[in-house]
Order: sequence, then C-alpha cells, then structure tokens
Amino acid sequence: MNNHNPKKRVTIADIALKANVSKSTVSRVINGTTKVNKEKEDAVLAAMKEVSFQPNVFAQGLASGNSKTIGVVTQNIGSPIYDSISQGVLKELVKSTYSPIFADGQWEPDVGHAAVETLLGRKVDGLIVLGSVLPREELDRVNSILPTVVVGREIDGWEKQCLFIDNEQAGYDATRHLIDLGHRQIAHITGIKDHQDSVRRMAGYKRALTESGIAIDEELICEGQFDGNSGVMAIQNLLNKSKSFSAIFAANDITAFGARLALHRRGIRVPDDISIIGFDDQAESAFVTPPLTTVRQPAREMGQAAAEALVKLISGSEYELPSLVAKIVIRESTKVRN
Amino acid sequence: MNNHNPKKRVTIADIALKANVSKSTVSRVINGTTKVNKEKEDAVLAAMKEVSFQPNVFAQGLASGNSKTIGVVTQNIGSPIYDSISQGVLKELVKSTYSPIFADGQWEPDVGHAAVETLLGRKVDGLIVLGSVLPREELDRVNSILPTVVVGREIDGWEKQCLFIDNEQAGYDATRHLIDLGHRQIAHITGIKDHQDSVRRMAGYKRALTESGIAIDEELICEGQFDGNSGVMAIQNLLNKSKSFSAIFAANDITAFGARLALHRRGIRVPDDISIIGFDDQAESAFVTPPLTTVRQPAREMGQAAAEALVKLISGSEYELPSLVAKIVIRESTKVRN
DNA sequence: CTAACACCTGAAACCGGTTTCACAACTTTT
DNA sequence: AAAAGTTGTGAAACCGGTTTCAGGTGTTAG
Repeated sequence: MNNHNPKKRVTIADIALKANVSKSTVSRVINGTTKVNKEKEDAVLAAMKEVSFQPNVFAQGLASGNSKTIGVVTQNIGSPIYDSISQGVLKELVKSTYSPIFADGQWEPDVGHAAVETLLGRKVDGLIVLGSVLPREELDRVNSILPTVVVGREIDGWEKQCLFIDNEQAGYDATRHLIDLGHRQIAHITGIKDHQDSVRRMAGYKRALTESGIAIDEELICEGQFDGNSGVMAIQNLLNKSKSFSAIFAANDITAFGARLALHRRGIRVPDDISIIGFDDQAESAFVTPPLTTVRQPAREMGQAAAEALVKLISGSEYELPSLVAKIVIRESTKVRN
Repeated sequence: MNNHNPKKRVTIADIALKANVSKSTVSRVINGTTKVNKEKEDAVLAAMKEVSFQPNVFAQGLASGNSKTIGVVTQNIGSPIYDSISQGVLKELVKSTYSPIFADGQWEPDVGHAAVETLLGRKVDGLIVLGSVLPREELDRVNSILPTVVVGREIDGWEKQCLFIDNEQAGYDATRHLIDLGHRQIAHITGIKDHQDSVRRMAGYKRALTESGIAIDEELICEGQFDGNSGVMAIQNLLNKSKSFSAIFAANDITAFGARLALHRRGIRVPDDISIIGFDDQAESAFVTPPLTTVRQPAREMGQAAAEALVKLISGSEYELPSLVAKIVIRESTKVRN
C-alpha cells in the first residue's frame, strides 16, 4: 500500500525543450536575472504553467549557494508570547519567498547551540533568534556568518538587529498603574531569576516605587518561574509572612492566574481586597474571572517586524526596526484601593 | 559592519585529499553504505574531525533525493492543543536525523494546499498533517507521493497513518461525568461547525444523554467557535432563552472560560449553581477559578507518536501507532447537582 | 558604410555530494 | 594450478539548477 513513487520531476531541461530555448534562458526567466525576449519569456512561462513546474530547491541551493529558508531559534515552543512572535514571523514570511525552519533552544545554552548548528547545517540564509540564553559571543559568531535578528533580547552593539520592548518601562508602567490606584504595598512575583525580562521588569517595579517615595520591601518580592504554580506558591509565602499588601504585579499572566487562584482559596477577593496585574495579555486573560489587567506585548508585531527586517537585511536593502512599546490593558483585576 | 562571509566550505574532495582516498570512499564512510578498509576509514574520520567537516545538505539532497527534513502542516499556530502536538513532534524529531519544517494551513483549504505545496517544493521526506481541512483526495494524492501521517483527524482507509483520540467517546465521557453528578439539563457549546472534532464531541454528548434517557433539547446546544467569545455569547443566548440548565459541556477550554465569565457577570456561581466541563486541559485550566474540570488530550504524546511513526514509515521499518485516549481531569468547576 | 556598442542567448563549466561500473587484489572452489 | 567468487576502491556519470563566457544580432555612432 505504501507505494510512494515520487513521480519523476520535470526539470528545467524539459521546460527548455518545450519552450524551444536553452536551460540558461529558463533559469533567467525564473530568476529574472537578465532580460529575456518577451516571446521566449512567454513561451517559458507557458511551459512552466502547463506542467506546474517547481524548481528543485536542492539544485538551486547548491548552485546559487542560498537556501531561501530562514532559521528560527525558539525557546520552549508553547509559551504564549514566543508562540505569538513565531506566528508573526510566519505571517510575514509567507509574503516572501522564504520559508522558516524552526529549532528549539529550550532556554538551555547547550540545546540552543545545537539548534543553531542544525540551522547552519541546513544552510539557512538568515536567522531569527527568539529570546535565548546563548552567550553573546556565540551570537556574534553566528552574526558574522549570516544575517541575524534577535527578538526579545537586548544586546549592546546590536541595536540595528535587536527587537525588544522596554521591559523596564513596562514594569514601571504596570507598577505605576497600581500606585495610581492608591496602592502602596505592592508585591511582585518575578519571572525566572537572571532572566533578562525578569530583571528588567523588576527594575521597573522598583523604580516606580522609589519614584513615588515608597520604600522597597524585599519581603514583598517573590521569585517565580513564569508558570502557574509559582503564582500560588508566591501567594502562600507572602501570606505566611503575614505581610500586608493590597496589590500584586506578576511577571506574566499565567503567574497572575496562579496568584489569583491562591487568593481565591483563602477567600481573598480580587480586585476588592487585592488588585493584580499580569504581563503578556495572552488570549485567556480577557476571559478569566475577573478579566485580568495586564501589559500587552505586541508579540505578533514583533515577529512580523523581525521577519521583515531580516528579509531586507539578507537582500542588503535598507530597513528599520520599528520601536514597539508594551501598553497596559486595563480590565477588572485591578481597582482603587479601598 | 554586516560583513557576512560564509567561509568557503570544506568539501568532500578536500577530505579525500587529506586522507589520500577518493571522494567515493569519503562518501562511503559518511553514509556507511559500503564496507571500507579500517585504516582508510580512520584516516577519513580523522580528516573530517580535524576540520569539523559538515557535508553540504544541498549536494546531499540533490544527489540522494532525500532531504532529511520532514514537513509539518499546522493549523493556526498558537492554538494550545496543536502547539502541544507540535512540541511533541519536535521533541521526538531531535532524536532522529530529521529536522522539521513548518507550514501553516490556518484551517483554510486553500492555505493548506499552499502549505503542502511549499513543503513538497522543499522536498521533505515525509509529512505530518495536524488536523487540517484538506479534502481527502488531496491527502490521498500527497500520500501517494510521500509518507504521510495525519494527527487529530480520522480518515477512512488511513488507519495505519492516522492518529487521533476518540472524540465521540471523549464527548460522551465528559457528558457522562455531568450526568453522574446528577445533572439532567446539560447545555453544550459546540466547536466550529462542521469541524470533525466538534461534530464528534457533540455526537458523544447526545449519545450520553440519550443513553441516560434524557431527551435532547436542541435549544440547549449553542454553536461556538472554539474561542473565548463564543463562550460568553453562548451563555447570553442560553440565558435569554430562559431555558434552565445546571451544567455545561464546552467544546474546549477557552470556550469554557468565556462561559464561566459570562455566568460570573450574571452572578451565577460555578460550580454551585452551574457546573462546567471543558476540553483540552490547556496549561491555564488548572489555575483559573475555579480550576476547570476538563478532558485531557494527550497532545504531546500524539505528536511524539506521530513523529516516531513517520520516521519509521520513511525508513520502511515496522511501526505501530499507539491508541491514545483522552481522559477526564476532575477539578473544581463541576459538582453534584443540588 | 563600417566601427563600436549594447543586448540576448546558448554551450559548457560548476556547485558538492551519491552511485554505478569496472577492475584489481585476494579468497575460495574444483 | 586454473576457474570462479569476494571485496574494496577509484573514475566518471549524474542530480538539476546557476553563472560565466563567447558569439550572434540589431543599433547607434563615426
């Protein structure tokens, strides 16, 4: 039953024959590298249409040296923001002649390194690195080999090839929102320790507090893991310390969900007793109870912009990375302190 | 600054020279296609190590006709279950020599067709199709060209190459759970109309009802879209009809979230007044309030199994698709009818 | 009217591997 | 000791495109 016979491909030579021209001319028509007589061009085009010719990518790659593929190094496929970024990349790439090929780095330097190697081995024409914990030197090395764009991570000297939102500012804005609502004792559940995003967001949190003359209380800062469980654990810790607080800034939405759940179990109401703000604005956030106030990262746009920039970078044309900002989406999990 | 110089590759000829053998022999060592004198083999190996030689995939692909890539046709990257399946595929594939390349079908036949064509153009060695609304004939055609495995969709005659859970049974189980809790008036918010999963789940719902001697009330069935909004809309409709019901079976989790939110807005408690069961068990479901009772699809396992099977299918070896079943995860959104 | 030039176009080389084929060097039969 | 069978190996063809290069045509300039 498994009789897979890859029907012998039509080659450029067949087309040439059909159109009464040489292989060279067919190639020229395909790539538009040189002007070709209109009639011949039409003949070639017609011949190609007729048999729905598709050039062999290997032959093309071998001969021309580029693959028309761009590699995407993801981190933990399945995390909401990175998924959205990937979607954006995909969406943009269908407009181009490039196809993406993915490799996951899992937030591990080793795995990430392997992912990059795989991609290099596949001779991608360019690389989009999402997040990643790869050492800077490795990125520099890769970038010296082929065009690279990094999304969601800030690297000195890579200004032209780095796309990220200002996490510090976003953390500031989130905290500020709570302060503006009258909260003074604001807890923070961080993301994964040492993670760039986490430290920036926390820095923003601290700046907002300081700026408003509120002393930073390290006891109100709980380390989380960007997952639901961290949220519930954090609340348990916080509550056990019997520290009082009226608002929480969680480093991402799912952590906020966990926190909200833990509060619920203790009979603490959100937002009446405690306000919560998350980060990411994932799809579910608008539908949980109460709908979560959060900070929206323009993830999809980031993916698109990165892809667009990379394509231009590869072709050598001018491009500009847009500066995207996160903005807070106010829903119902935060309210004026009573 | 963008000085990308793809350092001129070492080729098999260079290795041959270094090792004092012919290209043919080097190739043989690489692929192990023929026995080679131990000494020469070692020499070749040493030479390759020395310059960390990596064969050019294009040349390999062109000459051998296979690409060591497998294509994955996704639907709407970013939907929780399909993401999980993709993760499974990825996880399994890193163990093999194949790399995945993704193309999104967006649940549209046209887009799906284009996705498949792209993949075929890239000469993938095999195809994993997730869900998809591609007509059966197209799948048959593709399968006649190269090894294909379909995940999450049942196709007659494809038993050996189709991996899916029994959605009818799962729908039955979900509904049964509610019935066992004493509920008699059970509403159902469906998934996208005509979608295979949706109709199966609904069929299961109906069977459970019928089997328990409960008349099917079409008014209690609301069409949804597998998204959060459908959940809230459905509840509004249901409530406007002033039909009474004490439980809801939503076709997926995010729809359940929406429904729960809409109920919350009307002051209806979950699960005290109304029980809700979802479908998918996405990561967030355990952390919403109340944690959602749902049906868990072993998505990741499905992805892994599919990838494993495909690799074997490609190599022509024996394989077997495991039969995976969905099972219900009881949390706190359902309780005995009062 | 011829020299100079721009334009197209086909032949052939090339990209870097795999694979067929023939042959040399040993082994094993008879 | 000759015939037959194994093995291991290199030369060369091949995969299907792209690109260089040289030449043929048609134009414009001198």
